[in-house]
Amino acid sequence: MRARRLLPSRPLEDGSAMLDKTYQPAAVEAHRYSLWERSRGFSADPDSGKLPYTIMMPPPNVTGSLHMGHALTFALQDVLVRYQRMRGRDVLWQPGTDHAGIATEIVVTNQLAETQINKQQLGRIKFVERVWEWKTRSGGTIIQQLRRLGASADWSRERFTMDPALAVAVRRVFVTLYREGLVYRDKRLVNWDPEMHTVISDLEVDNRETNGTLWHIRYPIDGEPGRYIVVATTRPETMLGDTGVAVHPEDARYAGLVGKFVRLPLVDRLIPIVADEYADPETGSGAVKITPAHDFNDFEVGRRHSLALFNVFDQDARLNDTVPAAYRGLDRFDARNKIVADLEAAGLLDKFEDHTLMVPHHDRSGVVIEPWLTNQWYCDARVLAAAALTAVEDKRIRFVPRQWENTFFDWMRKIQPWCISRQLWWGHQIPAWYGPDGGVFVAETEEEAQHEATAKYGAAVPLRRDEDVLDTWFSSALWPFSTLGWPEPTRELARYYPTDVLVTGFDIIFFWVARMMMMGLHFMHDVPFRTVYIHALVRDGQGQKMSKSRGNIIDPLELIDQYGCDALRFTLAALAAPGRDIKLAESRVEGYRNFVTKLWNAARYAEMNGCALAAGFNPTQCRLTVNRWIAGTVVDCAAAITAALETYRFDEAANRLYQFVWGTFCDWYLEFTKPILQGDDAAARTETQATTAWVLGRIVHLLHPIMPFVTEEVWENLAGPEAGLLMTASWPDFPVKPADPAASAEMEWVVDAISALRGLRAEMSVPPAARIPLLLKDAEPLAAERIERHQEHFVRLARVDGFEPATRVPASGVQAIVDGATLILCVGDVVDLPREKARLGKEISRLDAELAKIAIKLANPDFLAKAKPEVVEEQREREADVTRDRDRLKAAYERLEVV
RNA sequence: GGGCGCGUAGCUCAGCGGGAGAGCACUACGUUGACAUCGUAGGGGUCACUGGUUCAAUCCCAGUCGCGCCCA
Repeated sequence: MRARRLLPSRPLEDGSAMLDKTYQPAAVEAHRYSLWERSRGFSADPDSGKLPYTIMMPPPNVTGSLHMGHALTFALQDVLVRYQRMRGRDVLWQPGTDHAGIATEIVVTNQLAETQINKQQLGRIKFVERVWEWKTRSGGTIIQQLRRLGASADWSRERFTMDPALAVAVRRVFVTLYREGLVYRDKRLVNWDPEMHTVISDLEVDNRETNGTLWHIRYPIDGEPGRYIVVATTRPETMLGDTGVAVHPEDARYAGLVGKFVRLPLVDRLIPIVADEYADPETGSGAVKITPAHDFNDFEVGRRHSLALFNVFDQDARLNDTVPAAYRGLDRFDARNKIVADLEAAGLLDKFEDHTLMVPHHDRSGVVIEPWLTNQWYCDARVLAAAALTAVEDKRIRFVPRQWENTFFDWMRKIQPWCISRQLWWGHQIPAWYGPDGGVFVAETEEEAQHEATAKYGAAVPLRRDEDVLDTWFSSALWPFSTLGWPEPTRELARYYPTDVLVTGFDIIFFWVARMMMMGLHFMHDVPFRTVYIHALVRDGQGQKMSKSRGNIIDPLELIDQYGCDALRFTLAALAAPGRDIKLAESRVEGYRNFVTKLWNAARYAEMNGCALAAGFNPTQCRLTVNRWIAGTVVDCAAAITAALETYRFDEAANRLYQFVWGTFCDWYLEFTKPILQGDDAAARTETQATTAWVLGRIVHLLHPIMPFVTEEVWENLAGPEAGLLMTASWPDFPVKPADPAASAEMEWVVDAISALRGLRAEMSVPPAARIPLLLKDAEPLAAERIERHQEHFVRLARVDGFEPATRVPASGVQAIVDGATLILCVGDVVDLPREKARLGKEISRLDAELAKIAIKLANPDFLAKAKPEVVEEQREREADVTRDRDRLKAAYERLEVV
């Protein structure tokens, strides 16, 4: 390990260090991160007298690895957290992972499959041991990757949803809700994964558009030989479980049939024809078969008409023993083929046609979901949702951007019972025990359950524990308080709950955000967070969703390797405009890598010119206009960044910083001050050195939340190790504003004038190196003073060769109009007349057009009468300004006509 | 079918009632001792369309067209 090379600075002969010529992110980041972590600067400090600021990190799956979505969400959280730390808050960014029941069980089951063992052979206890082993060995990947991203979470408090302490919280919540009647067992139709043999929640169902077939089947009317009613279905195999046929009550075609029975083909069961609005007269034949035990809509129809429930599938989605012998044991898709063939043979297949339909798939396993009737544990989400709804309605919880509140309301108002049991082994096993007669005892421990059972039965009886585990989201819902020690009344709980903001994507609002609200309000009697910031989805440069199958995944770690962490973070922040997805093009990251380099080189330049922080430096005491000006712009910039971060406008903060650092500080201030730093005026030089260092210091403070690495590196070099870490430095705050409007106006004028002269030169094809004389005509006193004072800047940046007043325009002159003066560049003995006339002509017509628009407004009596006075005044001023400029240009043009 | 959002420079996007903006890309020129991962200058837009409100509309309202997402 060549440790020396990892350091960004190289030693000088005098023993001090000088910044390298280019910034090497890879060399800096690992080293810098470990210094931060060792400094304990990431840790919350409950003993500090500071105001706490808390963000619960949405725990990524323990099986996960860092993708671009993670990079975005955690980068934004880190920006907030670093900003608040600098603002003097006691920051707790609570990290951890969740146990991801199904995902993890799939991973370990697949590993087992390679050794030819299945779960059942291994047994529950050994299997769970295997999962823990796996978790210890490879479960922490994403946590390590988060460090590469610069995440400043309090790792000393890392939690896992299966930690023993969190398990206590889970059991306490389950038992409490059970005793309150908010957790109960029920037999309902569920989404069943027939391969994994577990129920999943509605939210885990991925409805995929699929090309299928709509089969039209004739169901013979009972007692009317030769008469049929045709039903249309995409799932003919479920007909074995039909217990009714529905038609629309106003469908005249079938009015006479309601109340009659059909004889179900292949099964020979009599089932009724009922009238129900669920039947859509427009779809298929208008008559629909009803299979209440295998379709959610049919379940409702069946309940309305008291139709029987006929479960025809087993847990593998094979036909069970309730169906005719010929079909028993058939897989659902094989059964479909056989049934269609048999119906056709019987002459009962009316027709079939191509049809696109939505087929439910398990979003994790990809298996086609089977609606199936089982006993499960449910949570009464409707009751719990009420408090969460009120909290948002009352603005105790605020969504940013606001529009997500609608999405939240829509879902919460039609919320269904939450199925919380899962037929898995990896997870929190449900604390419920069954007696010999099936009586259930729900308790936090087996002893307690046993105690209750003994009391009930009058004697000790053997109890059997419920084999199911809880939905992973059940434990995640407790995260904002279980991680803080609940149910113990810890000081962390008192201090850090409610948390300040939750940062996440919209796809997680229902899974997690809503459920944290329900549980937090129920058990903590307060909201879990005051603000929910919802960020966008990261897409590729073409706007496509990133996915493995599309092959358009951009790996954040690769981008970090290539461009550095700061560049990636800055890119994500700059693109994080509210309410819009992020189209991430690599060229953007490259561009912001260049920005990092720019900052680095500015710091290097400052160092080379002896710009060091001066003790007791006070920007309001600056004497030089240029320094007074830059100090004012820093203050404005800081205020803008603060405002942007306070309102979650990461994009505004990033863009404003970019503009300031590159467009103002580097492009103008550093150029303006070069002559001073190299000049003989010691006082001016000293002041400018101190100001440059001060501004650079403010810049790295303001940039630090977004670009932590390079700024920390620059800060160390600028302030020295004794100054302490930038990470824990104070956010720039300016109680006394050094803003100086006169200095700003003056320097902005100089910038405009130099820009105008540069434009002239380029347009007249003056060789870049040529120094040419500048004349000043029609100058108002202020303009003359300014150009006198800043002569050096004009010489250097516009490459003019001195200046002098003039009353006439020489033949060699071309002109530019600035506020309060006409600038004349003597470009040569012979000015290219046609070219200069064309240039002036174009400019004149542009101003004329503008003037015409203003004139129309000012000639409009309604405008004068109804517009705000200051607007009218503004237009009058514009008219005067533009007219003056136009007239001067016109005079110049006419002079050329004469020549 | 219901809901949400989006159509602004070649691309990615800010702006959102009174002067069309940024970054990238493009073009020309440039080795001035911080930086070629750079500098200077430049070209490029009936702000999707049609109506309405207003003294004034890219901005507000309605409709149309196109695109995306969520829910049925």
